[in-house]
Amino acid sequence: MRLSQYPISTLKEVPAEAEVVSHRLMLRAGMIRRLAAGLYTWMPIGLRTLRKVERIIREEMDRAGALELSMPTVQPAELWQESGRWNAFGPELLRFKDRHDREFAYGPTHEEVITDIARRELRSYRQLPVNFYQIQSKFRDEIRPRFGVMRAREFLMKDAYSFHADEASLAEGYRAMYEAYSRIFTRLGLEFRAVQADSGSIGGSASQEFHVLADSGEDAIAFSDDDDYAANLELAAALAPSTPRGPAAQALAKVPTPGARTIADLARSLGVAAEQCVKTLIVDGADGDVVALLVRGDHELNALKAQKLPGVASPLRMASAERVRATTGAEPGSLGPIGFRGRIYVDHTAANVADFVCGANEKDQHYTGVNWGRDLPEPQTVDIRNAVAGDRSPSGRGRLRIARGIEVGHIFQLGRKYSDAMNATVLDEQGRSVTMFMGCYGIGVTRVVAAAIEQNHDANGIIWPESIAPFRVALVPLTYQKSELVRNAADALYREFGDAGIDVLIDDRDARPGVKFADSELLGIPHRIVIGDRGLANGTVEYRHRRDTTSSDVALADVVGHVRARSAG
RNA sequence: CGGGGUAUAGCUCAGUCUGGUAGAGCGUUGCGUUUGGGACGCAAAAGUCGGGGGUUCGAAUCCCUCUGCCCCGACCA
Repeated sequence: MRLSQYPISTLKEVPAEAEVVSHRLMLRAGMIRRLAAGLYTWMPIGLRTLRKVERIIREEMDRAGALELSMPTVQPAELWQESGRWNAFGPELLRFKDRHDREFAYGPTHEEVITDIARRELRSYRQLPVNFYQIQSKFRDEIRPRFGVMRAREFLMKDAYSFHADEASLAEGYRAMYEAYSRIFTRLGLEFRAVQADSGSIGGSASQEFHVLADSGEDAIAFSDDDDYAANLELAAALAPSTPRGPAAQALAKVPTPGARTIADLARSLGVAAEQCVKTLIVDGADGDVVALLVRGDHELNALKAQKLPGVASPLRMASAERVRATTGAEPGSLGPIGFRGRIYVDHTAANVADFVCGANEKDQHYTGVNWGRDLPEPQTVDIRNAVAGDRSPSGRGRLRIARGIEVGHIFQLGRKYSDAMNATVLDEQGRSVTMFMGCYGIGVTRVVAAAIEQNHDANGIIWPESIAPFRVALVPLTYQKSELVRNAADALYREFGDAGIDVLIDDRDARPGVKFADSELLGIPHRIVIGDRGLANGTVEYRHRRDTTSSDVALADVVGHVRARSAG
């Protein structure tokens, strides 16, 4: 492509709306333009990368035996009513009516539509297993779209759905998708990790997320430093301490703690470590009562774990200040288990502390030297905290580390959730009608592009993985308009790369070198070749990989071979 | 949804407090000089000051209202 005929609009200044680096760079490089909150146009240069991501996904899905189809984005309400999600999905589902006053939704996902297809088309177990996929726009009316295409409302998704005669076949299909996903993200040049996950609103049993590791990620993941255990932090088990609790050494004492509202305040004013404190959180119970949840002062409550406990309301809700006052007689900030009337759950680690500090259920008063089994009954211990770095891995090997991740893929074993609700059956060998088992598998295609940038950039711009760069080679002739020597050499190289099937962009603009260098770096093109009179006098041009810090001279005749060699390495 | 912020040229912003009829840089167009890291000079085009209402001789500026956009949001007990 000739840059003189391929207008790009790179920006020196960062548009005010952009917060994260991928969003800033995508705007600056002219890849995307915003239409409205969470809605983006993909400009030509951005679309080239998006299409390359799609192509890799398509090739690997096809290789795994999945069949591509295309379903409508607009879906009738009746299907959603049948599955029960018309009411369950909430305001994320964009609903509207047609001219006949019939209700529709813009698809946020396609379980209903594909299950409808499956129940009409699939009659026999002999047609199974089968896996259908599509790459298509989805719309989710996010509460707060942000970070550009990372959390947009309209986005491109690859969604696949598999159908099986039995559970064993589902497990096998799921494994095949796991492998396909691993190949896809490897080919995309991303550093990723598959982690155990909660199945959330989609439902089902086994589920894993694929995360691109990046500090800006919205999710926290926990993984072992000694084996392949990895889980979303909300799911990662926090094990009980392996050492027994120490003996009680202090006497119980009530101390004034004026103004201390947080554990940090408390630890500071009493001169103790946060680990020596136990914090009491009062949440709504399932039966209109309240429940006390205790975790160690330096730990965080895990809502997902807590809301699964018997007697705790789901989703988890903190009790209102008025209810806290009514049940404990104290202000938030001075709550504790001593004298609390009601159900108490204590995290394993909090139950392991001797001589701890906790609220006294009296304004500005705390207890010190509290001991389980002496000042309080031995508690009912549970896992209700987030795992932290250094915890023993639930796999039994190694210690946990915590990293940030961007969820780019998610695979589920749905089981019969949708096929049951929508009566999707086939006949088995005995001629009996059996409900199909389903799996579903998604990749956020547009999010992958942003995630790739989050993971691959520097102060000058994007550094594309070779496989998804909009162009692989940038030719930068320094005086294309003035020097015939430079122009002929550049044009010859341009043809040579084209003939070799390597995407090449030639910067034939009448611009100063600095402008061309800056643009090629901002755009993140992996291989840059600078063609100038100086080198041509010796029959050479300058080669520089986007990750290099210096250039090297390469003989004109060896340029394509040199790029090929660097691509492989 | 709650809280905070913001809205002025294509982009980034100043001007608002203290009312007097709109500016800068970048970008764009033209001409000239430049040409190995976002050049320089001259000239030019470009704004319903988010919308509506009000106060006033006069409103980007003060008041009311609506809207868009951005950010933050139970771990506090």
